[in-house]
Amino acid sequence: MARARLTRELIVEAAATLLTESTDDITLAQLGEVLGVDPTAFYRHFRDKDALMRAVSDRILSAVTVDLPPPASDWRATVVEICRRLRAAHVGNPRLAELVRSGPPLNRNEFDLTERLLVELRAAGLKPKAATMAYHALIELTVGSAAIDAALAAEPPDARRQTYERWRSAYRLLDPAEYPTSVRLAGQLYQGDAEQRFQFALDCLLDGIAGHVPGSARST
Amino acid sequence: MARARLTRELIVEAAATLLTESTDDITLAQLGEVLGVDPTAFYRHFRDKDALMRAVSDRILSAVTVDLPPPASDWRATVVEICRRLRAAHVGNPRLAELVRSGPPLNRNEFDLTERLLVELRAAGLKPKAATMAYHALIELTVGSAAIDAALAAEPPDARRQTYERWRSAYRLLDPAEYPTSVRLAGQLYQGDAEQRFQFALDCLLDGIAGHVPGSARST
DNA sequence: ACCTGAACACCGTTCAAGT
DNA sequence: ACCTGAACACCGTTCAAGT
Repeated sequence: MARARLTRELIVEAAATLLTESTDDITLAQLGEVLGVDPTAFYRHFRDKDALMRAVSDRILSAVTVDLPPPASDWRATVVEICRRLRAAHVGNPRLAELVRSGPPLNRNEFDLTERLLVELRAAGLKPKAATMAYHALIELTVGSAAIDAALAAEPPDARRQTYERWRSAYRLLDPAEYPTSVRLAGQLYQGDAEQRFQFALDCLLDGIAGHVPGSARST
Repeated sequence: MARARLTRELIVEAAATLLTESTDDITLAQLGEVLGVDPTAFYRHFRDKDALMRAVSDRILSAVTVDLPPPASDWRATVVEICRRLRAAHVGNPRLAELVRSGPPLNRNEFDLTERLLVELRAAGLKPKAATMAYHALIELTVGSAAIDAALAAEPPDARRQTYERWRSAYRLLDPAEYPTSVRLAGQLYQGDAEQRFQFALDCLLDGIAGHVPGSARST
């Protein structure tokens, strides 16, 4: 109805909105409807759906590196903050992780994010080789964790709690003779929310990474 | 041609083969062709495609827990071995991680895997709460890492090396004024293969987890 | 009891025709 | 220069009809 001129900008914005509103894949038909335009009009602005999705991913990653504390003030806190934001961006957009899988987006915001992580890891005292290995480790945990948790995160909180409870009872109801430890620890599985579990994992990983700083207690 | 009676077993086997042979999604038409049967015949044996995929995932996870060293002999080595196998299973079957995202498979082999990991983490000296948190951390890193690396792992080794080199030069060619650290460390990014990078991440994570054992140097 | 084949609703994408 | 609308190839799934 309120037809405006179709631009890449408008398409990306509409796609990003659709993406956050649902777990499902975006459809070009949906996109056309939202924009009040023929479903195929979009081919005048993007090569194909994949190109659109990459543009959307750039837009979503733009939130990750804004307004961070000054470089090297507290490397660990900054790394945690970046990873939290990166995870949130992916969790809020379930379909995004699929794109990252096929390779780094190699766009503006992704370069900013990489630079900043590498700066902090170097500031922590890691040597070049260890810094890049730590960078990869952080990305794999963060993006991987988001990919796993995204589907459930899209559901409302109590549906989520119900699902966790369902999974817990699946373990609780196993044969105690065959699965004694699972049965005993069933109540502890999937405790808290996925974000807290990620924080624990990230803390452990950073403890281990800190051990690679020359002169640290654990370094070889 | 060599028509045999169609069974769930035969369908799952054919699907697993197709899945390992390609990065693409399986098609019911493909499946019908391989089995020498009408594409829709499969609905006599499975509710829908999703049910088939879950059965396939069980089959693939069956390799993870076979022939492990006896419980609690060397918890860290056993955990590493389980995670390596779990990652390999997922990396070899790119479409699998998508299923795990929507929830744990809750089938035989997945229960075995969970039980074994929890047993080892308890044997390491972790308290129940810490053991389950560590379990989640290990799964998120392992499965997440596999999801990220799977697409590229499907390509032949030299294509993979070329891709890594292309990514490295993307960083190398950035503006050194804006991205000094990325440019300087570009040559170190994506070094070795994905498996080695995963091993580094897993080692760091396990270092951090070991710090949660009561009485360890790092425990609070 | 199991399989076939036509049919359906829904994808992404192409392309000639409109303005 | 940009959009429309018909068309195409391809999905998963249903269902009446065959054996």
